[in-house]
Amino acid sequence: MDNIEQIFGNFLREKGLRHTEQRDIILNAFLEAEGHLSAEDLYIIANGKSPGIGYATVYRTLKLLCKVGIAREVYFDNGKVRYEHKYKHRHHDHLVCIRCGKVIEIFDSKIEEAQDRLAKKNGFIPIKHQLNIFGVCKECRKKK
Amino acid sequence: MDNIEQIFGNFLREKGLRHTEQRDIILNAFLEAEGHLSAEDLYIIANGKSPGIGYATVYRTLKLLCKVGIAREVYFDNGKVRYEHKYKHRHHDHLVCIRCGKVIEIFDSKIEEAQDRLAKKNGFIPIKHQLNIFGVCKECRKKK
DNA sequence: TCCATTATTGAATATGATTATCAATATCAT
DNA sequence: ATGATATTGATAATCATATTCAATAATGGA
Repeated sequence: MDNIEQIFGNFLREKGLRHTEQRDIILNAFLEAEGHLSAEDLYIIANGKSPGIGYATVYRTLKLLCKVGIAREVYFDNGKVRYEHKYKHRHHDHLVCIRCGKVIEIFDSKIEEAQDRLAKKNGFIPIKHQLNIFGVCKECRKKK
Repeated sequence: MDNIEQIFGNFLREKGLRHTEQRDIILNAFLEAEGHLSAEDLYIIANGKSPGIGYATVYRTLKLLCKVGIAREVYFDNGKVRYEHKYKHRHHDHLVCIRCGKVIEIFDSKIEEAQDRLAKKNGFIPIKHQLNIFGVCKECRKKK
């Protein structure tokens, strides 16, 4: 129950879905790549490993991974969805460099608590949130 | 210097752009509508006031409004950009109801400070951020 | 005021990301 | 193995947004 491939396999079986080679390849490509990939990024990796894999399959599999809780969608500033690891990956926020695009994950329990408090104060049941801080990273700050 | 129409007019003159009826109509539609509109929302309003106004003009004008600082882009969860008032409108975050789509603006200086602190701790110069909290609002909680 | 210059418009077309269609193929329970 | 049916990949369809371009309108100057 702690192996992601197994979790995915169980999920497929339970739902009456099929365990295909493509799904495995895409899952592994996703797991190996740390970071915040777009569907295109994943397509390039997966298609590199197994030419023939198409965009459609990548998109479809990405949806499944979100459904099982292995991946999560993230919306940054450019109207393009990115996917990050969710399984055994605590919730976190993002620092995004507007120069080089680097993404750093951050977590601060004070912010988390304050958010819950604010939501409740306004009568909301908080379900999830996304905090992205945009700025210039240390390296880019040095250059010019 | 405190009238938005004037600010927009000055901006156009300075940039050598022209003050057209369409731009006025779209600006006014935007100003009258409180809330967080999509380009489509604005198109419907503007085109209602002056049939003939097309999507292209709405998109182009919205870009100008962002450039002058009258409007600001907001990215929620659905891959669609929304625009909110920026002029004399302090920075704030959002509570978004996942049932009815209602958006409430919130502000909490503790969260703001904590964010700046976090960014700096990681070597970032913070420039802007977006915090969206998704949940179920009071009204939707009651229904069913 | 009329003119000439040139920014702007709207319609149509293009783009980029994502989704749906569908015939051929692969998986899985029997 | 076999049959039922989920899945695949290619392609076409969508959706939001951007671009092109000929016709039109706004501006500054005569």
